[in-house]
Amino acid sequence: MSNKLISREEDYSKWYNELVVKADLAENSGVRGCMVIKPYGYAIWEKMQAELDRMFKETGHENAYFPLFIPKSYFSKEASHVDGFAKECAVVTHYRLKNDDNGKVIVDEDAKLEEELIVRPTSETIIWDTYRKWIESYRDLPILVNQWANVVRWEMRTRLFLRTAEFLWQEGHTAHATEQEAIEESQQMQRVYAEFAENFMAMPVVKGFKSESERFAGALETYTIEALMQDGKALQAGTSHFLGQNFAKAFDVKFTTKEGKREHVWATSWGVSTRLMGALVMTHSDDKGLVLPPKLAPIQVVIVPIHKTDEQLDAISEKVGEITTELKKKGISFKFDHRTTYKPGWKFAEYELKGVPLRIAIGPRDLENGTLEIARRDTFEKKIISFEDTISHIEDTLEEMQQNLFNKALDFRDNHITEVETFEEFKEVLKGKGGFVSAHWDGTIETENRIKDLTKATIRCIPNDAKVEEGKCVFSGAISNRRVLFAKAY
RNA sequence: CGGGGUGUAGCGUAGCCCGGUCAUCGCGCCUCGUUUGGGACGAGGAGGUCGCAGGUUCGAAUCCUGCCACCCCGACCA
Repeated sequence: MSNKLISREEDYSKWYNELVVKADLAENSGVRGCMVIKPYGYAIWEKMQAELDRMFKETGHENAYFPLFIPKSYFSKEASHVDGFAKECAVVTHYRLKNDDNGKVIVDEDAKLEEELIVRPTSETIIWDTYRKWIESYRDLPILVNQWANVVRWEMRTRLFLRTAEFLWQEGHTAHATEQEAIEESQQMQRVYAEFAENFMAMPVVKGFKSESERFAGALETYTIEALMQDGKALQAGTSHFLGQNFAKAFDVKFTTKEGKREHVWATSWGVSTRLMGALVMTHSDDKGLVLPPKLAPIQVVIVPIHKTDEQLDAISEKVGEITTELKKKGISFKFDHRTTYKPGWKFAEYELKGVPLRIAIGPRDLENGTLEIARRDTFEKKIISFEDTISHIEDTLEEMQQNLFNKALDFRDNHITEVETFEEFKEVLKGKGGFVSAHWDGTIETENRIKDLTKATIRCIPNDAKVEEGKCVFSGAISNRRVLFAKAY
């Protein structure tokens, strides 16, 4: 089969163009690494949003919206948090422009802000400043709020989808009366993310938690879902943080307990971003273009008429009308591409590039035979189906494709988790087949950093389900009681 | 911000070393005709401040200087 996996990173970038384009915002501005999300790409994001939003609500969350601008002083309240973001913030210093003597537009120096505003890199600070006003009693808890928003991180280096200067995401911020409840919340959201990734995106993930050095700025524990891309690099696909009382203390958020005592609340935050779209591309796509799992495909079925004359097209359209009426009833999204400006072969290639799961071709020959041709994007298999069986075949095949894509990705992932005992093996695996390396680690930051310097691999996570077993650190030889996953990461 | 590289039509490029009918080719775009069950073919056509500014020269895409932008590699990161 020509359905070979993509093994080099460059191969992905050409498929990105179906979904987004780089935005050249302004000459000489140094602004780069923003993206324009095209309608087709945005449709995928909307599907992701809809499903995630449903899952959030099912677990008791509500949506809200907080300001884009955050006063600079808010950032000084939580020390480790500002450390984590200080170097990548866009800062608003003025609020007005004017024309200079030559008619050029310049910043009006008289309109300097008393206190600079930060374009949010994440909203913990402004949200916690707000929560202080919302929380007085244990009766006000928990607060389970999510925000759909854009954030800006002025990265030194950007990469389409994976690290753009501006990106869309959701950030959940919850407040709880007890430590236990907050921990359970952050773990629950990790499960929600994993379920979404696996059931919806057909992308298998490892659930785990981060080592101290990879932890979110200000978190006590960072839970993560880690996916493996086809080129053998790992991608952090979503994180959920247990923040302890750090933000409550920084923003002085206290509540009165049943017993009448004043205590700081416990916090979590969690988020996934448009990076997931990159993950989608890098998990499933092949040499012919995108491959979208049916549940996320904006168009699940494309119908291409094959005809010479207008009369033939009319006859085909009539039959197609019957089919699409049924598809509508079933909630299956479709597109009947009857443009005469493109030829069938061109359309076939085009929709393969776009990753449309199923393609129906129907021509005069089919009308005579009472059949049509259905081709699936994942296996390139083509079948001749009778009109009567069409709808049920589509339903079954879409379901099967969703499962098949997941299984294929899972096989790949499982074949790319390699247990090693020595550092020689460790380096060899990273150099050769890539993927996750499962190895013992002595738990020290020094070892972690040394390994990173020598191999560029980082600890992706300590899997939730890591078995307790006696072992020796692959680098230092010190005693270790469980394996962790290393990988080169995006 | 350090180290390397590149800038020629919407996209991808040749030419640069050795200045002079060199502005090349492919894709795409437009027109007409034949085509239409896997990205059609033929004929014709449109489209370029050769990144920008200086300099050398009779003459610069080509040589020199400065600037700008972008890409790759590092530090930072979802």
